Amino acid sequence: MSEGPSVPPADLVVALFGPTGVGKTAIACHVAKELGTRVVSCDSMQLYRGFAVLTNQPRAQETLGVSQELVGVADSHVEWSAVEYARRARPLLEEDLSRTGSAVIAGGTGLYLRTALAPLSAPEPGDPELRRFLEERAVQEGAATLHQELASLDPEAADAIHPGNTRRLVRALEVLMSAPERRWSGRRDLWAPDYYHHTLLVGLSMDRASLYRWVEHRAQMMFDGGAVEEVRAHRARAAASAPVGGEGESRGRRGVERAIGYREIGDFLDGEISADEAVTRMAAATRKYVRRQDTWMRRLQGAVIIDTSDRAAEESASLILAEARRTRVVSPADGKDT
RNA sequence: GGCGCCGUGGCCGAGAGGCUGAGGCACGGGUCUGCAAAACCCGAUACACCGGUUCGAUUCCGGUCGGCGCCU
Repeated sequence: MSEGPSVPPADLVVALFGPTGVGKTAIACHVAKELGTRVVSCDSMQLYRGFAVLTNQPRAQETLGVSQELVGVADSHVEWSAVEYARRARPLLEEDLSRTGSAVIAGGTGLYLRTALAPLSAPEPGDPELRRFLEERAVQEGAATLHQELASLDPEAADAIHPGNTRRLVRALEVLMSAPERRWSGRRDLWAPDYYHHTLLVGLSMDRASLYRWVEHRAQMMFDGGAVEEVRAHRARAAASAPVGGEGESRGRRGVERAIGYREIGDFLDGEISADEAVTRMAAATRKYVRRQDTWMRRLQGAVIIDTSDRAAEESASLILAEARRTRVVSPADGKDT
């Protein structure tokens, strides 16, 4: 635990990942406060303005005065992406590093975290019309046709993408068709432990039972605490800006409309399901989400896992800070100690 | 007390004498390269109990227990 005190501290990014409910926000704030820096949020839904409750954005009382970046900054009708997120997040992290020598990023969106911390070969999006065309074909001709087509362009890619996964098929074809010289397959850098900066990756975990208890509670709190109003307001805005009436449903859900609870609350507002049913479904969807996040966390290379089950936020934070101090004395060059 | 109906895995719910033991939800695992709180894939657990008929029963017959309905 105690290290040579005279070694100059190296710049360090502390990255916190974990399922909803483990207490990422509180812990991140403690860590950031201690390091004299701010928290860059890494959450694909908390990005959106006007959904503080639905997306469970950090409340003022829990931030300890630490400023939260990339929370509530996006218009709810704009659709973000991992790469877009990285474009915004990276400069913030760099600013913090050069100003304080540390940066803290925390959130539950695995892919976003990855793009913010490490280079990823993510091709530019293809022509939106091409995408629409492909999506339409998937409906008309079936995904199997697209899969066969992909197989002829890039067999390895076809092999890696399940024939039932229309979304990925469309994406792969979209890239290949707009830049035939490149391959979709062959990239192996998603999980590679290569980072832009010296990075301490922390995975926060908690036993499922506690997490699920919290999830249920949260669903009810959300529903009663204003999420219904947020959805109602957003729908009203969307309806007002829609070109023609009565066709809002056909364009599909995007951006914040994909947040857990948006659909359920919408169904409730339409009188299709009861309030209780809405809350039940929200909780179920959140539990699934927690499982997926756990899966992602298990894949993380070299992450330090901290179990927050029986720990106060301060305690978890100090464990992380201790780890950070330990890490710092190792130079970025040989920072691969696992 | 009598008559009728029912009893399928955590829940809902099909089904048939032996064949992959429908499906949905929930749960668990996994994939993941500009939509990721998304999209997709995979999985375990059953036929209330006891006898009988049969080459073979979860499916047919009898009884027990349990539930529901009706009747005296």
